[in-house]
Parts: sequence; C-alpha cells; structure tokens
Amino acid sequence: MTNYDRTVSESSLAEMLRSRGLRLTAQRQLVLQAVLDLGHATPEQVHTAVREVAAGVNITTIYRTLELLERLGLVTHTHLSHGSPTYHAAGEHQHVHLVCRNCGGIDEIDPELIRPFADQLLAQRGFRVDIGHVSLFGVCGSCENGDQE
Amino acid sequence: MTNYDRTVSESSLAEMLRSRGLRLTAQRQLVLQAVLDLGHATPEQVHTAVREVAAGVNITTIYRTLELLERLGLVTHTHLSHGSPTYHAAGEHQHVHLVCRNCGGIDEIDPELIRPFADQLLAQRGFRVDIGHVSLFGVCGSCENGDQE
DNA sequence: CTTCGTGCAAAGTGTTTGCAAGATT
DNA sequence: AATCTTGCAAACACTTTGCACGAAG
Repeated sequence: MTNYDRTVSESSLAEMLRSRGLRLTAQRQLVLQAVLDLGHATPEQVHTAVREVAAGVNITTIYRTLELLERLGLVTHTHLSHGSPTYHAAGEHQHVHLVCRNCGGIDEIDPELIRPFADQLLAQRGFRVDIGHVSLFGVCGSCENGDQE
Repeated sequence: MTNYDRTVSESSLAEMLRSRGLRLTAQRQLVLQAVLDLGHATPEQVHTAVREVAAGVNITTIYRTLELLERLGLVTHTHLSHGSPTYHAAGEHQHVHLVCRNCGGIDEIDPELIRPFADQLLAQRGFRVDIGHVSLFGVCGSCENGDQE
C-alpha cells in the first residue's frame, strides 16, 4: 500500500514472470500497479485506471492479467455482494472486508480479530477459513446512525 | 427445513401476498417450495426443480419470484464464490455458510458461533454484521486430509 | 372486469475464447 | 527467430426489460 510495498511487488513481478518463462509487459506492470493503488477494485475499475496511463489496453487483457497475477500469488479476489469480484494485493497485509449493504463502502479489519473464531471452526468442524477471502456484509457505523445517504 | 417450517412459510406467503394486494400463483408457491426443499439453490437450480412439477415455467419468472420472495422476507441470498447467487429460506434458521474452495461443498454452522465476533465488530467498529449473509471460504475437513477429489 | 403475473423475445452486463498481428526475450 | 501477449470480434453465461396474453381476485 506504500511505495515500499509497491516496489517489492513490482520487482517480484519481474522475477516471477522470468522464472516461469513468461514476459514482462507494460500491461502487466500497469495492472499490478493499479491493483496496488486502488486497494480494492473490480476488473472494470482496474481497466479505467490502466487506461488513464495507456489508453489502448483492452478489458480482455485486464481479465487475463488479473488471473495471471492471482496465479502468481500477487493478488487475490473476493466476492463482494453482487456483480464483479474485487481484486486486491495479496500477501503481507491480509484483511477481512466489511461491506456496507447501505452505502456500498468497504472497510477492512485486521484478520487477527477473526482468528479466534477461525481457530474455533478449525477445531470444531475441521474447516480452515481462508482469512484473506473473508467478506462480511452488514451496515457500517455511519449508515447505522441515520447518516443515510 | 422440516415440514412444519414449510407449512409456516407457505401460509405466510399467502398472507403476505394478500396483505399487499399481490396474487398467489402456482409459480410463486412452487418457487418457495423449491427453495425450502433445496436448502441452497441458484436461480437455475430452482428453475430445474420447479420444472419437474410445472414444465412451462420460465426462468424469468424464477428471477422475478425470487426477488419478490426476498422483498417479502421469506428468502435471502448469499454470494458463494463466483457465478450465481444462492437462495435459501430466511428467518428462523439463519446460518453461516462454509464454502469449500476445493470440493465446492457448502456447510452451515449455527450463527451463534460467530456472535461473539460480530458483537466485537459492533463495539469496536460500529459495524453490524448481517449474520444471515455470511459466507466463509476455505477448505473443509474432508479436503484438508488428502481426500482430494 | 380490473389489475397483476407470466411467457416470450430481445436487450443488457460481465466474462471468456479464437485467432492473427505485435511485442519480448 | 521463436514464442508469448495483446487487441479485436465473437461467443457465452447470467440477468433484466418490454409487451401482449392469460390468470387471480
């Protein structure tokens, strides 16, 4: 999320691609950077962001690249409410998403908060929760107090 | 989930429709019953189930009816992984979904298990989790132990 | 008989695929 | 030069909309 992280991920990209005989292209760098910059973004939002820098990039490339970046372990996606999935940088800063059904806002919380519950699930049901993929729906604080937008 | 519940919901349907000047139709009864029977189902699965009884029902009607039943508070939907949402009966037996990323299986747990965590979120972040809408992704017990399918 | 609901067809989203032209190594 | 990537267009899957006919109250 900081410049430092971005540099780390950008260089990982070059290495990960090379080590698999894949190629480093401007599009791939731009898509990764867009995901890092946006924090949470749908393929379409990534597309828009990338286009601001390189107008000709096709949405197809966005989809293919997001899929690739996910295989490389650089990004992950979650399914927030309806419609398109949203992508975000993977690894370091895992987080649980809090999605407000009213205003559509997305908040994040430290995954450690859900750890006790996750551990309980593992112990009781043998189910290992993927904490980086959790999205909880509900109503955020602002909307809860008549700040209805 | 039992016959008793079904009866309750079926009669609720008639009342809720009447009280709003809407009409009770065979399609609406069939869709509701399918959701109750199936437990978790995508619009397409509901369609298939309904067709077994009434062949001519159109998928459009399934969509419209599911939306209606949701407005009436009789069913809810969740977004499990990618693709179509899945619907299930609302109210009484709320539950949290455990979705296995490996085998695709859906398990349910008592929402009380997540209550402490939900309460914590409300206290700390003012976010009120909609427990009936929670889906957690991960790996289920069977898949966790080499029962890889 | 009035108003609501359904089926059908068509239009909309969002996503994937096939293929030739273009870029990277 | 070899092969991976991209853009484009078309195909897809899922969902929504418009409208006339049919059904419920």
